[in-house]
Amino acid sequence: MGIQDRKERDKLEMRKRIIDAAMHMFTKEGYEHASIRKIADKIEYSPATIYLYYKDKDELLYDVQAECFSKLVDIFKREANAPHPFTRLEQICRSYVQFGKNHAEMYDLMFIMKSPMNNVHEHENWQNADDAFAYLAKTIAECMEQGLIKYDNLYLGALSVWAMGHGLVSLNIRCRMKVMDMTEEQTDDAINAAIEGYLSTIKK
Amino acid sequence: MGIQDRKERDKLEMRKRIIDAAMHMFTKEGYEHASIRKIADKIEYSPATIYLYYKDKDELLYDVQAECFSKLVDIFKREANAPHPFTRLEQICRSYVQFGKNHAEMYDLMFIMKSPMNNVHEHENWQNADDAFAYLAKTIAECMEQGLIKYDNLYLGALSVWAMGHGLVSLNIRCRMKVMDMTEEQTDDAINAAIEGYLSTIKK
DNA sequence: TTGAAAAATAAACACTGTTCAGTAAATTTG
DNA sequence: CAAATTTACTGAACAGTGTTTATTTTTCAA
Repeated sequence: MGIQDRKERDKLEMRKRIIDAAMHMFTKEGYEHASIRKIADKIEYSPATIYLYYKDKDELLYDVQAECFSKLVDIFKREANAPHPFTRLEQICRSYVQFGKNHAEMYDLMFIMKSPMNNVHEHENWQNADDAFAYLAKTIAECMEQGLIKYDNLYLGALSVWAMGHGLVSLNIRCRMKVMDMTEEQTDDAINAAIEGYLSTIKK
Repeated sequence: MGIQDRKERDKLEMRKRIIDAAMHMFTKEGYEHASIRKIADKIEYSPATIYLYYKDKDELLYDVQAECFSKLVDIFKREANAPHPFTRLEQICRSYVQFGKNHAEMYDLMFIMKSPMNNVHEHENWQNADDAFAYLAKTIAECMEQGLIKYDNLYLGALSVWAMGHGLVSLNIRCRMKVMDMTEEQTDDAINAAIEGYLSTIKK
C-alpha cells in the first residue's frame, strides 16, 4: 500500500521537524528555553502533538543527541584523518576540545546532561555515541599495534584519553575552573597545554 | 545589644536548618526531589520563608555545596596525609574517585551541576572549592620541588590531575561509560586502572 | 456519503521557583 | 502598661514546566 508508505514517511518527517526545532532552540537559546511548549510553538503544533511522536522529553532529547553526535563524527572525519595514527589521535583530541568550546550546548547534551540517558535502559547500549567512540578506539588500536603509545589495553587507553579530554572540557563548561584565578584566555591556554602535555606523556 | 546578637544567631541557625534539610533531601532522595517546597515542609515553614534567608535556590545550593566541600577536605585530611608527596598525590586521587562513587549526589552538586555556580559572579572567585584545590595544589607543588613528577607548571599539573579524575568520575556518574559494553564491576575496575595508569605515566 | 480510524488539540493535573499583599509576633516607644 | 512600629512569617497567586485525557477535527476506505 502506497498510503501506508506515505504515512510512514509523514511520521518520520514530523519527527524530523520536531528534532530540528528542538535542536535550533537548544543551540540558539540554551536548554532552559527548549521547552516542549516552545518547540511546539516553533513547528506550529500543540504541545500534546509532540507526545504522539515521542513518549517523553527524554526520548526526544535522545534523538537530538544523535544529531549532535553525527556532527561530531563529521568533524572527526574532516579534521582528524592523518594517516599516521598518533598524529590522528592528536587531531581527534584537538577537535574534541574545540567542539566543546564552539558548541557548549551540544556538548552538554552529549556528555554532561542527565536527561537523554534515561532513554538508555539498564543493560542496553548507548548507540548514539558508538561511531564517535569507535573512531577514537580504532585510532588508539592502530597506535598500539605500531607501538606508538604506552597503553597496552584498548579500552583503558580510549577511556583515559577520553576522560582527560572530557575532564578539561566539562570543568570549563561548568565554570569549575574559576577555582584557579585565570582569565578566560589563560584558561583556554591551560586546557590546550594540558591536552598537549598529556599526549606527550603517553607517547612512546 | 544582646538582642541584636541573638537575632544574628537566630538568622544563622535558621540558615543552618535550611541547609541541613536541603542537604538531607539532596543526598537521600536526589536533586529532583529537593524542591523549595519540600525543604520548607521538612523544616515546618512556608516556602516563602526560605526567601527571607536566601535570595534564590542557587544561593541556597551554593551553601549546601560549601558543606559538601568541607566533607571532601575532611576526607583528604584523613585519607591523604602520607608524608611522601607522591604517595599523598596517589591517596588524593583515590579518595577523590571514591568520594565520587560513594556520594554521587554531592559530587554532582560540587563539580557537575550548573545551578550553584550562578552564584559565583563574573570575575569573582569560587571560594567553596578553595581549600580542596589548595590541598591538591600543595601536594603537586611538593612533588615538583622534589622532582617526583613530570610537570613543571603548578597550575598545569593540578589541572591535569584534576581533569583526569573528574573526567573518569563524571563520565561514570552521568552514565556515559555505557558506550563501552562493560559490567558495573568492569567499569569500576577500568576507572581505577585509568587513575593508576595515569599516575604512573606522570611519575618521574 | 457515511462511518470508522487516525491525527491534532484544548484543557486540565501536578509540579516547579518566585513574588507580594496581608497577617501574626516581637520589640520599641510614648 | 498600651500603642505604634518594626520584624517574621505565610497564603495565595503568577508564570512557567512536563504530561495526560477527553474531545474535536481530519483522513480515507467502503
